[in-house]
Amino acid sequence: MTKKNSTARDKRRIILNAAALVFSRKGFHRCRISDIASEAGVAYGLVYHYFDNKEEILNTIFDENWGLLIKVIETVDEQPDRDLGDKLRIIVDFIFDAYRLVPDVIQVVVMEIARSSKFLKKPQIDAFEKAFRKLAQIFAHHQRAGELRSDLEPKVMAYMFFGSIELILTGYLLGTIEPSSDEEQENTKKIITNVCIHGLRASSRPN
Amino acid sequence: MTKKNSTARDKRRIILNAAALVFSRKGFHRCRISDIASEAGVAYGLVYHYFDNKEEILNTIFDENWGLLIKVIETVDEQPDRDLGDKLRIIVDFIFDAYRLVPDVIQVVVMEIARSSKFLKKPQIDAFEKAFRKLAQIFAHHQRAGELRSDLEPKVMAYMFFGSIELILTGYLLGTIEPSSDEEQENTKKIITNVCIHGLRASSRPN
Amino acid sequence: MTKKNSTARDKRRIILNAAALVFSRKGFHRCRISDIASEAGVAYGLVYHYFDNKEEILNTIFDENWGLLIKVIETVDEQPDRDLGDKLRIIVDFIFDAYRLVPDVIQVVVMEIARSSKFLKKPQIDAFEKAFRKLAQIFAHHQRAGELRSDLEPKVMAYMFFGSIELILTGYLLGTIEPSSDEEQENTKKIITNVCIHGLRASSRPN
Amino acid sequence: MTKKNSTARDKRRIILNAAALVFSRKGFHRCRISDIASEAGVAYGLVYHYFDNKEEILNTIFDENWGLLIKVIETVDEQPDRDLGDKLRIIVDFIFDAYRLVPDVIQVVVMEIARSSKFLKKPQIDAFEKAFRKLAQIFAHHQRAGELRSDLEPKVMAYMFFGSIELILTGYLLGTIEPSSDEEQENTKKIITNVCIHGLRASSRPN
DNA sequence: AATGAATGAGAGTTCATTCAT
DNA sequence: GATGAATGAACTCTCATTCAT
Repeated sequence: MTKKNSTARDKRRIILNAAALVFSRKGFHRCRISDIASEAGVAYGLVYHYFDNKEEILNTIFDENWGLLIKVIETVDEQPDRDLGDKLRIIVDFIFDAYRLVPDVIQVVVMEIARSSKFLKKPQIDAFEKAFRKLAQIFAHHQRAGELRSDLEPKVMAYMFFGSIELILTGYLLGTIEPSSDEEQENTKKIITNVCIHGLRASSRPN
Repeated sequence: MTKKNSTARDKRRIILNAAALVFSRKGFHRCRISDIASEAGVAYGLVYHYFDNKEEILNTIFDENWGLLIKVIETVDEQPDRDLGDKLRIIVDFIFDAYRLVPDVIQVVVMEIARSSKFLKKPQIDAFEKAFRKLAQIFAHHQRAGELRSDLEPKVMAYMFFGSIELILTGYLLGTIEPSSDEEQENTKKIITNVCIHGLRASSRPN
Repeated sequence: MTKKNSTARDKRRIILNAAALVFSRKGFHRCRISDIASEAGVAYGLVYHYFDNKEEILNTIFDENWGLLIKVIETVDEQPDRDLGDKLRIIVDFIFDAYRLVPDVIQVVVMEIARSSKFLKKPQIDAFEKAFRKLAQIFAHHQRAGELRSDLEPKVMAYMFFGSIELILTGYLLGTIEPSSDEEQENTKKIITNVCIHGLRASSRPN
Repeated sequence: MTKKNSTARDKRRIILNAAALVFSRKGFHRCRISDIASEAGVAYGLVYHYFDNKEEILNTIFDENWGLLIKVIETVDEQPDRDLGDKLRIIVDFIFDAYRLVPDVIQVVVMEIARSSKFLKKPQIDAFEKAFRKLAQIFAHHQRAGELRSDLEPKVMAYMFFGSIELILTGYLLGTIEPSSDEEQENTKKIITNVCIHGLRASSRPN
């Protein structure tokens, strides 16, 4: 009976995974329900058994994954005494690891949704916003502590930080930045965080 | 230069402007040729007189405007002795000014094209790439001069720099960052450049 | 007659009643098997356990109820010596009482089936016809007896008689004729019969 | 130029006629847009060029033709001094003539719309009602004049009158009443009117 | 150049029906 | 008997694109 139950859930999951894959390959608008179905190896109609329509699939992918990001940011935000560098590293780590694990999902979330965020439905817009609000809270905390420059709104900092990461991922996705080796990438994550805090200039600074 | 000729050019321009507007309002995929035509105040057959198809319109918008960006970057790149901060400021200025002048065009270029760069046609991909290559050249130059950290590829620097700007624009477009006053914005441009070079941390540093 | 058997019959009945209800509410074509199932409170696979397909449900409703009408008409027809007014009254009574009892069933029979009688399957067409044939027989009998005008075919009389009743019911169903009180309705039944025989004109005539 | 204009109108007309035909043949729900298109000899999409959707086509057919009926009833109603028999004859004539001319249109109006009036959109419900209201006005007038029985609401009279006619037409449509010769039919129209006023019984009465 | 009627492939969605459990 | 997941044909509606005028 657990089997039964899990089968139903599995099918939903399978469809969701297939959707992320084909969305990432062809883009949301360019791909048909039948693409998802055949990628998932299920009948056309079953997709509609589990989802109301194409957009709901996209939203589900977004909700699930963006939700994880929000959770990470929240967790970090709840540890006020931690070092800023550590905090950002945790977030960068999460995003890069997710990218390494499920690049297609990340692509869909980043390219298809963030991109058309203007056209999202209310719940998704709110979720989208929430991540940035929470991220800004972290920056605000360290700004008040005098660690961060005071001439820039925390929210703008959040956008810059996330924008940097996002476009690097885009570079990876497009293949215009060749994916470095695992150790190198590990290093890159450290550097990115460092760049955000200390800038691009050469200088003596802590690692 | 006859009246007629200029009318033809005008019509093309009108259609292009209308397209940028409706693309920015509804998104490329969600808008129909007839939306463009009626926004331009012409019969929709005429759109096909000037453009082969819908995508060509989008590409034209991209080519024209991304071309300007490339030109600015190239110009900057051709002045090796200039201060890095100045160089970046020129680029940031160009982008922000363009946004203030024609936000819809910038939105289309950034959201509809740059973000879905994976699905572009070859010439557009090349143009897209070129901007980053040129930008990377600038960073490489100053890296060789010892002004920039040596632990990060210039190309990644370019992506981070551009990503920061792009997501701030996205914030403006979404209305999640309220557009500051003109003088404030003037200031913001200065700060962004400074952040890229010196980082987010509080410290004594030149402006 | 075991418990189980009766349960089975009950389920069938429940589904049939539910079907009549949803057919009457949304119309046959506009309602789905799942509407019937959920109205009946059963899984929709079960509907297929008792009926071959959607149309069979409709046909069953028709057969059951139209069959009753035929039986009433036949019974009346088998009492040749009875007064014509009495005969028609019995038929009118039956129809109006049925409507009061199960308006949804009557609506389905009248609106969904009579209406699309052209597209019925053979057995239903035959049944449909049979009622009119029998009704015509009654009129023919009294026409031969000199009680009814000889310038109109009995069958046409049957159609006029039944059409009058049907459209009054339609008026009730649509709410454009407000449902009178029970005694009033009792009276209406008498009047309708009388109108059919004696016409709409004012005149001295038996009740 | 008149030619051009008329072509567009013609196409719309052609589609409308084709629709009436296929609706009458297969029933509204059973027929596809492509049936209409191929019957009309036009491309699929052109149907949508002239009509928003399938239902609008049906509504247009109804509006046009039911509108004519309303006009006839109104005209009759505006001649209070005319004989009741004459008035009803005019209406009956109109309906029967329409049936002879365009039986498919009449079938669609009567079977697909009048009968499913419960599911109509507001404007159509109103139009449907209007005919009966006007018809009832005529009966009310003659009832007040003492010519019609006072024990029946004029509106119910209207429903009976129209119901009689409608079911005769249905009989014709179904082929269960064979269509009489033209002269016979001419006679039938007279008789129907007479039956409504004087009833089915045999008696000395004016023609 | 300009118009907008005409075309038809394509895609989303529905839902009757089947079937494994 | 009972369930509801699974199937896929069918159909509506959209809209880029063509073309006659």
